[in-house]
Amino acid sequence: MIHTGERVKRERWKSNFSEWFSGILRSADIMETRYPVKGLFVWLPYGLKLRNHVFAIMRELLERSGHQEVLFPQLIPENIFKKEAEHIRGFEEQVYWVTHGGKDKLDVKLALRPTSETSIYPMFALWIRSHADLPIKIYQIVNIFRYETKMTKPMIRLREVTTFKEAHTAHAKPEEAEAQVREAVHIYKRFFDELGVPYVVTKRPRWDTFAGAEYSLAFDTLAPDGRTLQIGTAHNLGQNFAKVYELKYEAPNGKHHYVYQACYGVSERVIAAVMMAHGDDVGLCLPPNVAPIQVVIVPIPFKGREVPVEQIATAIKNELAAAGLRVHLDERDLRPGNKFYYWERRGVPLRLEVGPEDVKKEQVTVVRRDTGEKQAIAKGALKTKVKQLLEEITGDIRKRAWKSFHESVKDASDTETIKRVIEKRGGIARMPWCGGKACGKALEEQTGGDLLGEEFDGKTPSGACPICSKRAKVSVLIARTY
RNA sequence: GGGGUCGUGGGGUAGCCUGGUCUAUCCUGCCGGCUUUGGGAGCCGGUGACUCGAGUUCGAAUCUCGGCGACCCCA
Repeated sequence: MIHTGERVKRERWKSNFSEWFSGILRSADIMETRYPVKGLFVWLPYGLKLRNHVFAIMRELLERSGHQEVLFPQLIPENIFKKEAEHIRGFEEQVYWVTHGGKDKLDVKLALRPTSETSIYPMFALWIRSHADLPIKIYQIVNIFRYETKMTKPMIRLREVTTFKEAHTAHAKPEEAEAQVREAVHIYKRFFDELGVPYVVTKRPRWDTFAGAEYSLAFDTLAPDGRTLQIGTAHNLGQNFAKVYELKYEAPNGKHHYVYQACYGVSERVIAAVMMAHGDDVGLCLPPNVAPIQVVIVPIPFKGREVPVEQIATAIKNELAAAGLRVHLDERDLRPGNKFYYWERRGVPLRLEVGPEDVKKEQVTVVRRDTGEKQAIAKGALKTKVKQLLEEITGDIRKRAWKSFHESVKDASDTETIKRVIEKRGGIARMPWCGGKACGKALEEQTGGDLLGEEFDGKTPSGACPICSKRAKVSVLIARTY
């Protein structure tokens, strides 16, 4: 219980994550999950605010690094969509098609974009003339459709991903595309760090590379149930799409060359990652920078003394709002204890209580959502202290999330150990690997896990591949995945 | 891809096997009133449901088939 000043337990959060997650979506007013079409869900006002704050951080990071926002149509004509053969092989099972306009059958079917390479790159062909047009760095935040046949889950496996940030770039030189992938990784690290969401970066094995890419890097975080969740990807596309969509530029010497490309994406899965990273059995604990409400004020009125309490609460609200904080005064006619649980479920990082005792002593009682710690603060110091506490919470929940993440990544040198690591409530196993596909597949089969890929910028391991016993080339990460 | 379980007010459920006073139980939520307010108070009143379609039957929440949806296991 929070009122004892102790941290809230994380038993249900861990042992029954699925139930915890769907329960909290409703009880914290994040999403309505009863929309009558499989895999489609409704963002509620509070959840949407959270989503918007999260993606505002992404926008800021992209704009600061020279990306420009665009907005492309959602429909892609079949003939253009199907140009890149490998890309299509990767997606055709998952595409929704628009086949009719009213009662008329369309001459050319229209795909509801499952991702936007094939709608964006034909336009690149029109825009790219000379080397001076390069690089192009654009992004959009849009919905995409994928016909998922497996079990769907809000935010995690959707038929309509409502929130998909995809960036697409074109460059003159291969090393520029390579550098762009690195920049994407850098941006995503900053992004997830801002949210306190821990991650590993891996280079996906060749058989799990994005359809049409040279190679794919991916960010994975860990759900409380020990399974990994892919929360970001960055692909080096080389010239694969450039050759299909005729993306050529004229070099200073008058020669024409295909461009080199990168693309990288993050979806609303990141919201699930934020929720799970900092949640507990009571509910959410949102990072202050994305919390729709950063500070909630709960007045504690006593009969006959309501007036001063309410006046002071309102004054505090105005003071904090003027200081740029998202603050809410809960004036509902409910008992305080009820309100405490209500706002804790919704993850509001700081709660202020103003009661008769506080009025008498010219103080405010402040309670941290993450630790339950309760303290009295002199009214004069409130603004400064609140800001300071919010920063402390940001840092502390990030550290705490990383700590539990690190505890879940374990070294292994044989398949039995891997199995133990990734089994129930497990985590991620780190393994030496020869890099061969046959061994990779065998590892997956023998352990029941999925190969995330080789650690990006990881050290060369000293051990041997557990399957073929050859000297390992890379460290590979294995886990059960979402 | 294969197999299984399930669907009752806003949420969680009882009832179903053995069809009939089911006018559908309880908890919670929500609305109104009284009262209370430093960790989910209490009392009174109110609101609100058998997933959809077809079938069997005198009669279906209950039995059969199908759709839609949810969840679980295996590959």
